[in-house]
Amino acid sequence: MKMNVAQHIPFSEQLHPDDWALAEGQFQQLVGSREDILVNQGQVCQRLYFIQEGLVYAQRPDGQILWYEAEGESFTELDSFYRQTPSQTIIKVAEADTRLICIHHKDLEALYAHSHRWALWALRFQQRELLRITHYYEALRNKDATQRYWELVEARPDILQRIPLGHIASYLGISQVSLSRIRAGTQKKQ
Amino acid sequence: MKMNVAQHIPFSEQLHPDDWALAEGQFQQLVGSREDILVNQGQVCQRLYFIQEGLVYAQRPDGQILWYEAEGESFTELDSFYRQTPSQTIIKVAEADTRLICIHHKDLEALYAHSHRWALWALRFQQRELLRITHYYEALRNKDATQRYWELVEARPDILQRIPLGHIASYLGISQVSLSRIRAGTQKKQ
DNA sequence: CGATTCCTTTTACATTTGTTAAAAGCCGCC
DNA sequence: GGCGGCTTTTAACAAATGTAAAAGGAATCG
Repeated sequence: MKMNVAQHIPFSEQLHPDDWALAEGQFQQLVGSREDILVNQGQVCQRLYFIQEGLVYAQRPDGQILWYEAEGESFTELDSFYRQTPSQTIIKVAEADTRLICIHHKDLEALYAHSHRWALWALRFQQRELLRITHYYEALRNKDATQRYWELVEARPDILQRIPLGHIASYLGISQVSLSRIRAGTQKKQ
Repeated sequence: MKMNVAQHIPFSEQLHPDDWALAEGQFQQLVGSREDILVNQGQVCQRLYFIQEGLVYAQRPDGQILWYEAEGESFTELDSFYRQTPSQTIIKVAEADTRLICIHHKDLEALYAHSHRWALWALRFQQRELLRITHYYEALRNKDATQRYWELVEARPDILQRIPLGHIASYLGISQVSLSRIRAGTQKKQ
C-alpha cells in the first residue's frame, strides 16, 4: 500500500522508508463517479488530492470553469486548503471511476512539523505548483484565447476530447460562439 | 545587522537565533537608483529580494509591465530563480534610493538543507506567494480591467500615484486610451 | 521666458467579441 | 425509423476596445 501511494506522488524519491512509516495510514484512496462533489462551495477543503486515474474539474458558483486536471496531476482548493477558509470553488469528478489518493491537511502539517524531509518534499512540491500557476497565468496575460486554444490542442489533445466545448470556452474565458469561430478558422491570424 | 534583516523578512518570528547564526553574512543590503537593472533578460535570477524602501517593477522584453512591488514586499523572477534558467523578464528599480535586502539562491538552498526551521520558514513564505499569485490571477480571470483599475485605486492609492498611467494600463492589459476612458467614467457601469 | 519633451486625454474609425436566436448535427431510446 | 434532448455551429446586430493621430498640460532645461 505504501509503495502504491508513492508511485502517484511527485518527488516521492526524496523520501525514505522512515518518512513513509510516519505517514502510515494517512493517505487514503477513493473512487468517484461522474459529478460527485469533492469540494463544495462554502466548505473548507481539507485534503490534498492526487489523481491516479480519471478527470476532475473546478468551477465557480456562477458556473465558470477554472480548470480540469487528469491522471498524474494533483489538486486542492489552494486558498481554502492553506488558509482553512470556506471554498468559493466547487470541485467535481468529471469521469466515472476516477481514482484519487488524498491526505488531510492536519496530517500533512504534522508530517512537516515532525520531519525535515517531509518539509523539504513539501517545499519542492509547492515550488512546482507555484511554477505551474505562474506559467498558466502568464499565458493568460500574454496570449489571447485563440492562441491558448490552439496550444491546448497541441499540448493535451487527449484531454480536450473528454471535455465539452462549452466548458473549454468557459475555461478560456470566451463565449462558446467565439470558440466556434476560432475552431472554424474564422479568426484573425495574429 | 541580523535584527535589522529580520525586521524586513516575513515570518521571521518563526526563526530562532540559531537559525540566524546559520545565515550569518548571507543576507546583503543594496541601494538602487532609478532604472537600475536588478535582473536582466537572458540572465539567471540568483537572488530573492525584500524591499525595505522604494519601488521596483518587472517588464517583458516587449515592454509590457508585469508587476510593481513596493516597500514591505518581496520578489524574484520565480521561474528563473527556482529553475535556474535565463530570465525572460527584466526587473528594474522604479525610484531613486530604493533599498533592498537579498539572498543568493545557493545560500538559501543550504539553509533549507541544514535547518528544519529554515525549511518550514520557506514553506510558509512560499505558501504566501502561492496565495498572492492565485488571488492576482483569479482577479485577472474574473474581473475586467475597469473593475481591476478601481480596486487598485481603492487598495493602493499611494503606489498608483508613483506609477505613470501608461505603465498601469500595460499592467492591466489594456491600452492607455482605454484606461483614459475608464478614468473619465466613459465606461460601462458593470 | 520660450522651447522641448513627456505624459495624458480626446476624437474618429476599424476590428473584435459578446448576445440572442435559430439552424444543423448527433445520440440514444421508444 | 423517427422523436426528443443535448451539443455545436451560423447568422445578425450591438457594444467594447485597439490604433493612429492630434491636442492639451505639466515639467524641465538652457
